[in-house]
Amino acid sequence: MLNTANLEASHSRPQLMHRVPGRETASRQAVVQQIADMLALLRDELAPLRRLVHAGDVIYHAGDPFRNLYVVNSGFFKLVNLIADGREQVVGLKFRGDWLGFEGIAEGCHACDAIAMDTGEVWTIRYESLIAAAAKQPALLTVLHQAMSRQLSGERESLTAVCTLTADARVADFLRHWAEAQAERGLRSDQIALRMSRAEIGNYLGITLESVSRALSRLAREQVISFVEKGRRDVHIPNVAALAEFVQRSLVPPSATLQ
Amino acid sequence: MLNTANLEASHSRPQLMHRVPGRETASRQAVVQQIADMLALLRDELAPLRRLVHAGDVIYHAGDPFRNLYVVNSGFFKLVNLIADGREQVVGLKFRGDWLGFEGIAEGCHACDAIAMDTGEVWTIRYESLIAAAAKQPALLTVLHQAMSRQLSGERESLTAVCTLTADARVADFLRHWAEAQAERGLRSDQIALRMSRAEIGNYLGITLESVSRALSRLAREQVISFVEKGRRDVHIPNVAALAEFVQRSLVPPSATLQ
DNA sequence: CGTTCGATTGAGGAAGATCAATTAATGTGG
DNA sequence: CCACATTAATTGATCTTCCTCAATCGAACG
Repeated sequence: MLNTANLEASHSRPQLMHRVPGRETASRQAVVQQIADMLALLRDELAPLRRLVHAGDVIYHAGDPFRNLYVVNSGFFKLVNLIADGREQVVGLKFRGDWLGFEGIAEGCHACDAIAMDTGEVWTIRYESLIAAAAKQPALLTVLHQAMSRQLSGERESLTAVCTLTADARVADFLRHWAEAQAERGLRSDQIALRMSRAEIGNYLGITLESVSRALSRLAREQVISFVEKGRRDVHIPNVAALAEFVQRSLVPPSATLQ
Repeated sequence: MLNTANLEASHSRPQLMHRVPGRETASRQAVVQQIADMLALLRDELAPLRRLVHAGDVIYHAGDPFRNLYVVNSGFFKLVNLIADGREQVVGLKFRGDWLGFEGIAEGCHACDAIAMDTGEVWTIRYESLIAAAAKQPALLTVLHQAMSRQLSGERESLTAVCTLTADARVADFLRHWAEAQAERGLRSDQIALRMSRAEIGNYLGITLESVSRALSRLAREQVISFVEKGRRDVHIPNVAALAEFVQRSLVPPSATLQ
């Protein structure tokens, strides 16, 4: 099993956010709107270059000089960290409304590859122009900082997941996140087209492709997911909450079920 | 062993940055200066509230409304992510020049605890004031964005380490990072006072406290580190490069040593 | 000086990596 | 459109790593 994060037993605290189903839907609509508003703002204030991309297209490479940030309008993208010694790691997946390229600001060159995983559209935003425009339109700064902040939180959640969840739970959590991401963007969350190989998913989650495959098979066997038609790329998720339950179940080392 | 990040064998590329020892020292001095300049800028432009803290002091809690950012002047701090279901995860360690609180910007409240691990000083910076002051002094915006960017990169490196390194290598890499962090801040890098329990280190690295202990014992046995005096809290690092070598060695699954 | 907490070390077991074989999907040229 | 070649996914068997449990040791503190 995993290390169960027992820093201090006394440190535990009641749950932070107690989500009410109704509110969830409400806030989700708000998020959809928020993304649309942000994109409208960027379009109006900066008239960014719009670029159509296809699976495999490179937005930028590690080592490229930093000049632009990019915002996803449609499609989805992976960020791949490259370490000098040959290790490579998918460190993020980005959807509509997400920004690409923040890592480049500090060092003046990009630290990872950004690659399209599907047909889509990215907007190119010159960093200098953005800062200049923000002087007159402070809302630009707000959306920029929110996006950076959100990305930081997301990265930390990933780290927490990798450190505290079993392989099965990670896969379940991954699917849950993906479904949530789609819902927050106004897309259907009951069905997702992964368009990633098992190897890529495994790399992202820090497990092998075989473990991903086994986890998916187990989830299907337990009716938490099912595969759409022939081919096991598209996943049907009848009930997102069931995925969260599965994660919880994998978390508790049997027993403690009653009591 | 771990999953060895073989997304595509053909994808491998020659090492990105080829560090020359001389330049390393030069750029390190530059980093020291950079941090000092940033702190001077913040002091001059914002006259931040300076707060002395001791081990255990809380800078902010998860759930607290977001209003301020904090900059570490001295000491060091941990960031602890709290998940509703009881999992908790050390997601970052912050030293002089690092900022705390970025995660709060997006949602309007902090998403983790920030806790002092030693005596030190943090500067409180009201986010609103910072943005206002940045209108007249653009350098403030630059340092803010660089700090956020750097933090994002760091988070991704952590994720990569957790996903690709063995338990022993993670501990070695952790020590190496710490030593580097001290060097970049003008402190001695041949000796580090952890002031973290094995449990905390393990939590941060996604392994158990026993694995941390065993890894440290192994590193000591192989002369890569040694313990200072009685007590195994302070670690002596005769040669930082040896730590990097140890990480590399753990990376390659035997064989391939020659050829 | 005993108590307590943290660290170390050992033994056993479980999760997951590795190796290998099979099957399914995809692509290619005839 | 089909036979073949190629690549991705699944599943099983084995082995390694690391987690779990437990005992011991050391340091710190009242």
